[in-house]
Amino acid sequence: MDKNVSPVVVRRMPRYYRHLCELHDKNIDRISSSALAERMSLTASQVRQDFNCFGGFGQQGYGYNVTDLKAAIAEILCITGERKAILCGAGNLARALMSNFNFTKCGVSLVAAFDSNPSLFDVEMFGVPVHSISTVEQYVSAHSPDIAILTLPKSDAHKVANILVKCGVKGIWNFTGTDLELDDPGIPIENVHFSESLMVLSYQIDR
Amino acid sequence: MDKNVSPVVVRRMPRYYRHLCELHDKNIDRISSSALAERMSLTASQVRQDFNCFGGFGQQGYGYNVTDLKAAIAEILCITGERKAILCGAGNLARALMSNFNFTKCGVSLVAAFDSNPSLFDVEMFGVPVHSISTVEQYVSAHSPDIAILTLPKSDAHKVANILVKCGVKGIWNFTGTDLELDDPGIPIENVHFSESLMVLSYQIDR
DNA sequence: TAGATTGTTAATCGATTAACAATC
DNA sequence: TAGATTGTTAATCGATTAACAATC
Repeated sequence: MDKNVSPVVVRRMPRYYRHLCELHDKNIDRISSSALAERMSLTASQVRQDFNCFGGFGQQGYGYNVTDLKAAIAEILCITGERKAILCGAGNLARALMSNFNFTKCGVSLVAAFDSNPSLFDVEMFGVPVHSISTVEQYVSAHSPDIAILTLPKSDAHKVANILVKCGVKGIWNFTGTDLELDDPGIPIENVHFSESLMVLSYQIDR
Repeated sequence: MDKNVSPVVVRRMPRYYRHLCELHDKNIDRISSSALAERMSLTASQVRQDFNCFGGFGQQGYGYNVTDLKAAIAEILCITGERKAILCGAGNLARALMSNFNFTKCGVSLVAAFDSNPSLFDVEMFGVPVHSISTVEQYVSAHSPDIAILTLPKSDAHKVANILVKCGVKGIWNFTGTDLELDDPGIPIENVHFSESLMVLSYQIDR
C-alpha cells in the first residue's frame, strides 16, 4: 500500500479531506462510503477502493469514523509535518496567496518571499519578510525550505527553478503558466495554469 | 465529432494550444504528431486520437500545419469569440488576475468587478471599473456577461453564484475553495482549488 | 441475532497504445 | 515513385462499477 497509488486517486484525497473537515465541523462523527460518495458525486465503490489503496480505515456494519479518517488522510498527505515554503516573486499573486490562502491548513508555513524590486527588500508583507531574489540561493542553502512557490514572470521561471532545485528544494508549486523542464526530473511540480482552466470553462459554455 | 468528447481530451486541448503558440512564435510552420507528443510528454497515438475527436487537421506524409491547427483549436475552445467576464470580489486575488493574467489570450474581456467594500466603489482598478456587489444582479441583467469569476469569501460563494446564474451568467470560474452546488446543474463550473493542488504536491514530496 | 456496511474480487467500461492501410 | 505520416481500427491497459462474502 501507499506506494504506486494512481494519480487520479491521489488527486481525490484532498477533496476527501476537505469534506471530512466539513463533516467534522458539523460534529458528524460517522459516515458510510455511500453517504460520502453521494456528497461528493462519486460512487460508494470508488470511495472504498480509494481508501483501501492506503489501508483499511473503516469498520464493517458501521462505516468510517470521521475524526480517524480525517487524521489518516492528513497523515497520507503530510499535512501534519510542518513544511517550510518560500515565495519567489512578491507581486500581486504572491500577495493574494499571503493574504487569503490558509497555508497552515495545508501543513505549510511561509518563511520568506523574494523579489527583484529593490523597493520591497527587507519589508514585511503580511508578516512574511521579503528579500532580494539574488540572495535566494544562499537562503535556500541555509534554511532548507521544502517547497518553492513560483509567482514570478515566465521568463525567469526556468532559471530560478533550477537554482532552487540545485540548492535542495523538494517540490515546486508553479504559477508561472509555463511547463517547467527541470534538470532534475525527480522533483515534483504542481502546476496551477490559470489559462488552461479558463479555456476549459470557455469550451464547456454552449455545449 | 465535437459532441461527447471525453473530459481528459478537453483538458489537453489548452495545452496543445499553448505549445502550438510557442511553435508559431518560433516560426515553425509544421509539426508531426510524434514531435508534438515528444515535446508534451504524450504519445503520437494520443495526439492523433485527440485531434481526430474534432476532425482531421493533418495531412498524410506531412504532419500538421502549425498555424492551421492553432486556429482550429482556438475555434474549438472558443478563444476567438470575444466573451465578457465580471469579477465578483475585488481583493488581492482579483487584483492579481487583473494585473498579471492575460484574459485577451483566452478570448475573454474583463468588463467589471464587484466588491462589498465601499471604498472601492466607482474606482478603476487596472482599467476595470469596480462597483458595489449589491448592484451585480442589475448589472448582469443589463450587460449579459458570459463568465463570472468568483474571488470572494467562501461564505458568500453560494448565494452570489446562484444570483448570477439566475441572471444569465453562462459559466463560473470558481476561486473560492469550495465546491459550488448551483440550483441550475447545467451551468459549467471550473474550480481552481489552491489547497488541493498544494496538498497533492505535499503528497508527492518524499515518495 | 439481524442489519448494515466494509474490504475485496470479478466484470465492465473507457482511455491509451500499437499496428497498418490509406495517401500525401 | 519512395518515404513519411496521417486517420482509424484492434489490442492492451487501467479505472470504475458491481457483487458478495466477511464481519462488526
